[in-house]
Amino acid sequence: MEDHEKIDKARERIIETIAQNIHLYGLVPSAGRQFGTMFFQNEPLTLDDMTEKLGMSKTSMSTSVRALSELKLVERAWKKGVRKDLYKVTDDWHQSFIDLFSIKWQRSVTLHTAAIKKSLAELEELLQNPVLSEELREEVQIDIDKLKYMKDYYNWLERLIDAFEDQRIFDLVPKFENSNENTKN
Amino acid sequence: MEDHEKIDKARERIIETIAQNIHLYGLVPSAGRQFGTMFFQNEPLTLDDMTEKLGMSKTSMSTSVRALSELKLVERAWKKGVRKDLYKVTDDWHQSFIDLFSIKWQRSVTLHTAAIKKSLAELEELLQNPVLSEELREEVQIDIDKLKYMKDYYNWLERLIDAFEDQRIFDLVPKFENSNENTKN
DNA sequence: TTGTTTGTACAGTAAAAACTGTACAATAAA
DNA sequence: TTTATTGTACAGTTTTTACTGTACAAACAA
Repeated sequence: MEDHEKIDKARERIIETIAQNIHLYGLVPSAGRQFGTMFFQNEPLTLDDMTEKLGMSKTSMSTSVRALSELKLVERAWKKGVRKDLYKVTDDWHQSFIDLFSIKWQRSVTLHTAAIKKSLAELEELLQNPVLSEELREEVQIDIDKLKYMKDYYNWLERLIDAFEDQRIFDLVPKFENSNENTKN
Repeated sequence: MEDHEKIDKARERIIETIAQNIHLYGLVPSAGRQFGTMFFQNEPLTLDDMTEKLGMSKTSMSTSVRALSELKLVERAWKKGVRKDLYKVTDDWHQSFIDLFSIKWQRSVTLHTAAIKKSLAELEELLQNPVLSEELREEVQIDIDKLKYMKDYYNWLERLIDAFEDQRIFDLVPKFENSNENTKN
């Protein structure tokens, strides 16, 4: 095998692994391949570069690079004299993980918290009704307890997101093993 | 509005919110609706119960309840005299979150770690070749550095998963706010 | 101004995933 | 044993999602 083929093979293995795991980011394999391809490129790429390297339409490249950007997996880059948009892989992967975690779960927490609050208020209100049958009153109380449990859980999730966002997670799990320098970078 | 309709409305809001967020678990809305429906039921449900309540085929109920089980969101339940399989929502949601986190990411870490190890070995081997051109040697070295970066990152992710699995995450983010009793439950 | 280039909206098509109904194996009941 | 019930494999259908090609608006160049 020719030497550069060996390099390519080593890269391909990594790229395929990324492609097969990118669903964890809510993306499809081709977006993972795109990310992986950019990762092994030492220069930022244009949409046309990606079209060529991946053999896919420019429209696809445009939409998936946007998806990758929204998850902060890639970012815009600049190079003087180049008019086209340039993109490169974000270089702090720990931060990318945190961003992903935050983006994905924060929305869920917000939506759930709002829904819980509203339903809880309606049920509490229902409980005020003096002519409510004992049977229904009991059913309502059970639901209220369930919603309160959910509320506590989502409150925990919110605080968990905070612990990632403000980097406290690195106090618990330092970036490098057996390292006290977890404030670095 | 009739009283029980009010209860149903409060429940529906929560169920729909779950359905719209369950994609975070890699599941489709209907599985979320199934989960939500089970959550507000005070008795474990059979597949036939679910078929009736959700108006979907039994086959669908079977496959999605399995998906829910694999993520430990629901579990089998037993009730004497009932021959059919019974399922109920897992009651420790913090633990469910940890299980999800663990199941989803551990696989990714394992696959990536193996791929990185293999590619790294191939590239190191390539570097041994004494007649390798200076240009290629440099290219290989850059890739090796990138793979080492990935290796560190996935090592961190592995330790992060461990911190969730062995409950140390609750030291950083207690289940209840301002609580020192984070070892409880 | 007019002519190019670039990124994306949009409509249509291809591919994938969700869902259903049938058929059947496994288990329990008679 | 036979009969009934239950869960799921599998094939087919419907629905959804991914992807492509065209058309065009925005930004730049001349």
